[in-house]
Amino acid sequence: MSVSLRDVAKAAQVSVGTVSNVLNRPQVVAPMTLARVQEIIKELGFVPNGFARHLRSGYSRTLGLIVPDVANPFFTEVARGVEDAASKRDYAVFLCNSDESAAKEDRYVKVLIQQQVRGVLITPADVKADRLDLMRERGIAVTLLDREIKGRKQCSVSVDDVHGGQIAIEHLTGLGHTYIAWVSGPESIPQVADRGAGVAKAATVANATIETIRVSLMNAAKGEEAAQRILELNKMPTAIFCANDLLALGVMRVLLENKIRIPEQVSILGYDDIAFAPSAAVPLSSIAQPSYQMGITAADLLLDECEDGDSHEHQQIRFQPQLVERASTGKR
Amino acid sequence: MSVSLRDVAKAAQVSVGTVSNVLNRPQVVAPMTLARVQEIIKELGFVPNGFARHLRSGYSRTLGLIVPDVANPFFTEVARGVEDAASKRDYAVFLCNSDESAAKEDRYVKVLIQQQVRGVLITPADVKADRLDLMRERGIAVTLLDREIKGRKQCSVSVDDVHGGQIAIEHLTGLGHTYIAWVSGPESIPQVADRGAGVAKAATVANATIETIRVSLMNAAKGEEAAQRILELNKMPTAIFCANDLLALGVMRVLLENKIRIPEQVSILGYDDIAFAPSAAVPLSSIAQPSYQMGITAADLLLDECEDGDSHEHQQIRFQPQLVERASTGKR
DNA sequence: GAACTACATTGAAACGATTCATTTTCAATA
DNA sequence: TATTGAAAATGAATCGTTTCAATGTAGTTC
Repeated sequence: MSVSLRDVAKAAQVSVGTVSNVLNRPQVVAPMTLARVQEIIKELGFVPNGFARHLRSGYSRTLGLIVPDVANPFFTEVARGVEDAASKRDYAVFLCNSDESAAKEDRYVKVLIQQQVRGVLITPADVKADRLDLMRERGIAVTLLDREIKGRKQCSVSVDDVHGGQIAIEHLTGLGHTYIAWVSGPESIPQVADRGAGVAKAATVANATIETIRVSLMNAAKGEEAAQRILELNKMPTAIFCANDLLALGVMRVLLENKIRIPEQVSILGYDDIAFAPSAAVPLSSIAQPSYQMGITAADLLLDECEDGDSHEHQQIRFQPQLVERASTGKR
Repeated sequence: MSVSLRDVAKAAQVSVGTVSNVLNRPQVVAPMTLARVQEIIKELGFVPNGFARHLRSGYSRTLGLIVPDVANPFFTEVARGVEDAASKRDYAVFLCNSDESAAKEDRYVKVLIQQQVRGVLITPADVKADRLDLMRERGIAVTLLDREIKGRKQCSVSVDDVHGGQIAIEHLTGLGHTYIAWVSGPESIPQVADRGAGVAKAATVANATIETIRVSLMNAAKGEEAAQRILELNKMPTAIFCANDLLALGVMRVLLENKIRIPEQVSILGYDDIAFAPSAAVPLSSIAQPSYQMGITAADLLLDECEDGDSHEHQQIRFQPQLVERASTGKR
């Protein structure tokens, strides 16, 4: 059915070894032979069998990428970065969606081991790291994405979320706000906890008061719920900082519906700077994470580890988030 | 380094053939042996090498999914459906992002052939179908996603976009609108062209006038641009139908900024019903496509073809879009 | 023209599973 | 006890590559 290397060898009247060399070490093949074999490869439409190829060599040219939610724009951007970087180095990427579930994650780890991926980029659903060890034992390189596990010997690419929370509050206090609502997600998500820590830290320094509103999910609907709760507060905050943009957009909708002017009466600040943020009803100020860049960096780090082997030194790279100021935040 | 089937055989004091049977045909193995071997497999943490496994058998348990844009919520949902359906049948999915570029698509096709995927789900970037033949020649099943190519013998799952455009306009004319702006994307995208055809058809029937505004990309920023152009028209339409939700959100923003009340003065209708639509400044009416369900269906169709082989009959499944009415559309 | 190089090419072994024709085992039956 | 046959287990061949030691072939030097 499929054209094999053996068929090519026969057609070109050379040995299988030579054809293999044409594919993998063209410089050792005589120019004329090279040309002839390449000609025949094209003619027959030969594509090497990845299985057989890497069965022998022991290494595949595939990576795994396990994210908690593909639908989240942050991870979609990261994935694009990973794909682009991998493509450039001729690797293919298995994209897996763990849905924040440890069980699904386990399943994927197994699948990836079975597919003999060379390395894995993962945003682990929980801190238990058995899965990671399982892979590393098998010689699969692991790089942590958007999460760090202390004391572990591995590469990681993350964002300084504490700092993110901090600059958010600094921005708001800088505008004169002293009573600020912090719409936070589940504390179990490390990013959320970190942003919260940054909020607390900056509030103490600036001597501002923080009202924490905790919601169970981080989507626009929950943002609306949060806004309702804010409206019921005894005293209305003059600024609202949300743990992500979707929450912020939900909050914004309810406030606008209640004829509250933004930013004149209340400032709103989001987090993630999703593509839609500039097009919100009132263009949303947000804390941006360099998601695409993170994907590129993480993939490059992982591939360096795969290819350098022992000489590789693990690196913890930490990106700094940045404030993107738009119309939704203003002076008190 | 890695535990092989041979190691398991040695540890369990059986032949490699028996271990293979434990994995693939447990019913032919004596219960006691079965238990002992399974025990050892677990103990050693043995995971079969996918390469070697399918090198012999000729078939892998992986699918490819090539979409034009992972960041597009429609495709993210489709991808989730595909993944879930594939998981259920113990297949893994390679997710590839062609970025609407034929060149990238070619690259991925090659990668997928190399990875020996069993089948491919694809939304082809253009109508030229050489790529598809290339795969089919190699015994890789192909199912078309969100696109149909006439006269081709293959499965496909698509949405009736003509009908989508039609029900959109019917909804608006039903509300009394007779002068409607149609914010359309590049005519080269079949979906856009089809929706436009539906628009024209329904407009003729209802005797409504359509003002077409064409933009080069389908994002919120281009929606704002379109809104500007609408504001400059001699006569203001009373309703605006946009080729997708992002455009609609952009349009909405500019209109609100210009103090135009929605839907009292102008109705806005989107397409895709993205997750954020209900949380827009004015909750957005939209035409919903059953994206997740399409993913599930497409994957099942493809896997049926893979596993049934010759007895398989190609099917063209066409989903019907549905109107989701929210606050952004109202009586004239 | 013999002795060396350097370069090109060869072909068999190996990778780790599956497959299948054989062989072994053992209980039931004559 | 001998015979039979079904069930269980075996292990060599196989898949399509890569790898590498061995071999072949010019070209250069003394």
